[in-house]
Amino acid sequence: MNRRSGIESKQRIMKAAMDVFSRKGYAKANMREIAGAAGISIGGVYLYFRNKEYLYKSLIHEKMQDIGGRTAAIAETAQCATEALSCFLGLYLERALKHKEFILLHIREHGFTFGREEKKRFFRGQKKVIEEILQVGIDTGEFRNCNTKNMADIIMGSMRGIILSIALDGEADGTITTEALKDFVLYGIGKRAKGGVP
Amino acid sequence: MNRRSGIESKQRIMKAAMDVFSRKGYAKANMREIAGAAGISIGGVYLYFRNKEYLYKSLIHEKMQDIGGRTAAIAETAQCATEALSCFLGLYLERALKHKEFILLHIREHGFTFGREEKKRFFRGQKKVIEEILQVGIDTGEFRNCNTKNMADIIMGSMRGIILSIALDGEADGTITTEALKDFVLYGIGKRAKGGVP
Amino acid sequence: MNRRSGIESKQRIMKAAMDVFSRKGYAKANMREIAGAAGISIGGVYLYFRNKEYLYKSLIHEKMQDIGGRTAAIAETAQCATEALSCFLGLYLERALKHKEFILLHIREHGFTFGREEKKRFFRGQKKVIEEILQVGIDTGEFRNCNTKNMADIIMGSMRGIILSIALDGEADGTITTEALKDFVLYGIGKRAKGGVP
Amino acid sequence: MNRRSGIESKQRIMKAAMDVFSRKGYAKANMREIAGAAGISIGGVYLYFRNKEYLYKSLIHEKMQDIGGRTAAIAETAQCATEALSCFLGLYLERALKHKEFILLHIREHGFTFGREEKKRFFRGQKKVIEEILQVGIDTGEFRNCNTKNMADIIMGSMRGIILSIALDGEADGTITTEALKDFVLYGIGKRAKGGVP
DNA sequence: TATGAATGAGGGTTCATTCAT
DNA sequence: CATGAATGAACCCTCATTCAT
Repeated sequence: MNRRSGIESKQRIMKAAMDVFSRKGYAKANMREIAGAAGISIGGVYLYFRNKEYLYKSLIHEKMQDIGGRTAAIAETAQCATEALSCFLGLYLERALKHKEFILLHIREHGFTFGREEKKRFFRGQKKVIEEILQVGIDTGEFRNCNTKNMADIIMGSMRGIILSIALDGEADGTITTEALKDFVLYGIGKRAKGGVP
Repeated sequence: MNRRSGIESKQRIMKAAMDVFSRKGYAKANMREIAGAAGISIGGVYLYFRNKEYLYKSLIHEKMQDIGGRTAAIAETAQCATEALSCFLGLYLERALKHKEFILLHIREHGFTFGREEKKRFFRGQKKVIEEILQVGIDTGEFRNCNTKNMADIIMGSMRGIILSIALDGEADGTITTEALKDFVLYGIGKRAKGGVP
Repeated sequence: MNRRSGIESKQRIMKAAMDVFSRKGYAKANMREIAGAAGISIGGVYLYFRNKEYLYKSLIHEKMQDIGGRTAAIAETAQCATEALSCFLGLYLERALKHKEFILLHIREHGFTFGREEKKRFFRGQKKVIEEILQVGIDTGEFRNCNTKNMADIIMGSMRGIILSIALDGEADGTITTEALKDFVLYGIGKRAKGGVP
Repeated sequence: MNRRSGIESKQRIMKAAMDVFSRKGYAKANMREIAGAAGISIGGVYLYFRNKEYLYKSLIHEKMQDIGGRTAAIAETAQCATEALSCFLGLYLERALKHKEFILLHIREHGFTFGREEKKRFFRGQKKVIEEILQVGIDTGEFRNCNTKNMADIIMGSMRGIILSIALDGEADGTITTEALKDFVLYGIGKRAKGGVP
């Protein structure tokens, strides 16, 4: 019997669960495999997580906390709206490469009965951050006038989709650079002097 | 025994399946529920679809056919690149509202073992359409110069994400207009004379 | 719609059923396949046979009648016991090649809940025939003295087994001749002048 | 929860399966009943046997191993061919009474898609043993000259059939003695001094 | 803290049988 | 006579969860 500290076991399980859930989706993931991947017995898993649903929710919660905190920080440290937005996009992209699996799981299981509210809250929070950046940008004259809520929806949606593409297909992986993305969000594809304001 | 034509039964089942699959995801959807929703017995479903996987694939296939054909047509009938892109985006958005459930299912189950290739092929096809529109636009001077493949990835990703947002959250529903979206894709959020080309 | 006389349809079904039952066994045989093989609809089968069990029993009954009658006749027409026994064995062997499928089915499904009694009656009848032949042979001095009931069991069993071997394995097919078999039953394998009686 | 050692559970299941399979045949046997007879839950059965087919094959395999080893031993320990053959027959008969159910199952399901090869191999092995005994007997002058392969087919078939009769009908049970059987195989039913060679 | 045998509800699928046409 | 869509009970199997050790 391999004795380990409770905390270590718990973390091993969460790591294994993240892996299995993201590969198979919630419904097809099974506790035996998770336990196996964590190098623990089935019963052991239930020592730390009362059931499958709770294990899943713990995972989502942890990641949300982690990511949410970092984006909030961006808004506060950036010098100007353009930079803030750029940072935000960059952070998201970086995440796409680092937390692929979470993003994937997150999207696949979004429609789930449980954890739904927390997810919505998370996204509303993220959108709020964008809205604020946009408002500042409009106020400082960096961005053109627009319905911030509306545009935040579009930008947030775009980010989600691009990350989804990267995570799912692995096709665009490495191709979509922060720079290109920032450029697209700032100026679209219409012709004009880059960065210039007519 | 409720008598119906074979074709009607088949369509009822596909409709019900679309509904259940998109609400629950493939793994959690169950044939009993689909049968119930279609107003048919379990055995009846198997009369038309040899198994769950096949039923699912039939669904995906049918929608792909339907959507794929329409986007290809756009590229051919549009007068200019700007209009073509605009139409493309518009069609996608329209779809988001009309085929919400399909889009949802499509994205949720993208990582699936089966049907994966057809889905990739579909997306590659869609991206090709965008790439061509972009190339034409660059050639005619409507769009600024860019890596078309790269940009097609971004645009396609954005569309996927925005539609996902609409389908999942129902929040942005009705808010994101074709006009706003087109505007975003063409000019981004950077300040400049709307629609103007310097 | 292919109109046929009732009798013809019934025979086509029985033939098809014989084929399918013997290939798959009762439990794995299915009515759809039988109907298909008979070139009739499922409903059509039920027009002639009230259910699967009844169809099966009809089959067994028909064959039993056919075979039983022929063996009884042998006993009456033979000149002496040796010849009678020889004929009996020959008839059985011939059957093994001609009605392979029936024999097979018959044995495989012997333990069945239904039709069991008729089968037992059939075998008892066959054994009676052998017993009588044996008794005659003993009386005429052709056979050595033995417990006829006992020996009939052994002979009948041997026949069953040999036929089973032929039907199942197809291995001994053609190898086991009536002559060799008769020889074995009459004289065993112990050394002595062939056919000689000390 | 009824605690038992894994090995005990496995054996209980095999015993129950043997019982149910032999009574109903493979197709009609159902896992629930087997589980019930073994005093275990359905899931429990699948803990030890990956599926119904595998459970069945395990059964066949185990018995084959058991029986095959014993007959091979006979050939080696017997003093003369007559004794060897006698032992072989005796062993088979003993088996008919002890392993009735296996024999039954074995024969009923002989035609099965799976396990077929192992069964054929088993029978070929058994026949080889008989052939060898016969050859020795012919060489030592105990048996009369004959095609050993041919005769082995006959003897093996006879044994199968006799055992089948005992297993199925239960009629001849106890009646057919090893002695009578040996007598039959050695001398047939033709009249002559018992055991004598003219 | 850890184990893994055991449970049993529930899901996919088959197929004998019915009945409106 | 004949059809074949429809039914639903019953089967095989999986897997979240429990609990004696």
